[in-house]
Amino acid sequence: MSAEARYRALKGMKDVLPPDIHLWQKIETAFREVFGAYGFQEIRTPVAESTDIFVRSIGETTDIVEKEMYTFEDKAGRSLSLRPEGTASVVRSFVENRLFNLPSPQKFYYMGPMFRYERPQSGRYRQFYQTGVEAFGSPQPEMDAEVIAMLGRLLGSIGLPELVFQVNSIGCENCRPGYKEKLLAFFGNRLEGLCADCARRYRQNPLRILDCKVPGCVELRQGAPKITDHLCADCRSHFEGLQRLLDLLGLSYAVNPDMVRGLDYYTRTTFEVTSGSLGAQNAVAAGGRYDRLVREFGGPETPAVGFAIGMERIVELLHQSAGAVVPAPDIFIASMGGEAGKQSFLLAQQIRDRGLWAERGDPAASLKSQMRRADRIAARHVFIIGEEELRSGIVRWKRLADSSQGEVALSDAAESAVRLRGDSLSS
RNA sequence: GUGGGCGUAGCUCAAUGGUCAGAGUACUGGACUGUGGCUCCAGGUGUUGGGGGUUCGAGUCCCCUCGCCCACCCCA
Repeated sequence: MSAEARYRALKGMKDVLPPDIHLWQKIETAFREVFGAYGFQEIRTPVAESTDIFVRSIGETTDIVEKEMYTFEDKAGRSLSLRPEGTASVVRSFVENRLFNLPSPQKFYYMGPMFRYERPQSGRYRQFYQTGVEAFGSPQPEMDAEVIAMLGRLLGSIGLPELVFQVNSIGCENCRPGYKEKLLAFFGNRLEGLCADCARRYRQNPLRILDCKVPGCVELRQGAPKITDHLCADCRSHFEGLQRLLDLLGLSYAVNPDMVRGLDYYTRTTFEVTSGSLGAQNAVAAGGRYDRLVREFGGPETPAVGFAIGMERIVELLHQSAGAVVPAPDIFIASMGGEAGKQSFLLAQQIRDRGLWAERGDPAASLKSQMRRADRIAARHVFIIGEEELRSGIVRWKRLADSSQGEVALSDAAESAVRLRGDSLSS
């Protein structure tokens, strides 16, 4: 690379530049509107927390905590970590600020960067952005359904309707241990057939064997006990209730008993949205219920459910379906000579005072090159000020789309700019 | 952490081990002395990612290194 590129962004971290940034802003605006309709309010928490907050919530033996966190000591020797996900911080804040004293349920959303020290690949970054929600206080399946429905609305609001929703229930502290036993028993006498990774999973997190991609393991797990057949009565009725509500809303989804979550804190409902056109990292959004986490953080027994959307991944999907809308100036002012340049400078200010986007050409450059530049940046209209115009106190205008031209008084040019834009918007 | 692919102009890419590393595009100017797009003409740009080695000679072959990409793992 050239000599100027001595300083680079860190591995797995990217600049978001125009025109991409317009896509991001469009998504964020659409999302905020949907959040408003569902009564979710924004919450902003710090990007760093005490390390133990993440260890406690995500789970000591998860990959995230064991090897993917950006952990460091501050100058006082405290162990801090950059947040690898959003839920832990929001739960910490919920408890610390005693938000459980406010009317229940309390519903929050956040948008912001997360950090995981992983090997980057398509759709996976070390700093990545998540938009997530957390709804506290309701144990009812209605809240699960509401949150899932909102996720569908969010994705639909930006033109991504045709995605696959999968739901599952992974039970609770009453029924999951028993199921785990059955699973261990099932794979216990099939250990030789499992891949090396699954042999490890057998000891660390046997549920993970269920979504291994190795053909031999896929084969071998046929007939393995399904979590959905081993739920306790409460979990089963919750899960069935959720499905009835999703049906009521007309949402299409698939029950996938093999869908497992990577974080320890989930209970009962889990769900995931995937896309077929994203490569290996195909999860667009994922979430679930976590009824014990608030209690573990020292708050009162408070059921909760939430999800997070991977922003880079939906940006990628939107990229595939449509190009970004690049904003363009309303008026480009071309001028020739010193006095005309001065008038163009003043006129640009007057136009901007009216809320329009005005750009100026270089008065020392030829009109031709100024016109070319106006065309390149897709300006809708060009104002031309030269010697002739100054003498007669006028400004020529030209609409680039159809080459129509006219002239207006210099003193009225700023107001004319407003009218011209109105005309081109309505036509 | 493991495996594979790729690094040549701002961008997209050429160049059987052999002169001075090229083309398109973009940019600037001109043809059109004050009017964009289309066409034509002219102009500049490179530590061939970096370092070492083989060779009379390396963008090309070998080794090391850095970076990017993809996959595994894991996950949004």
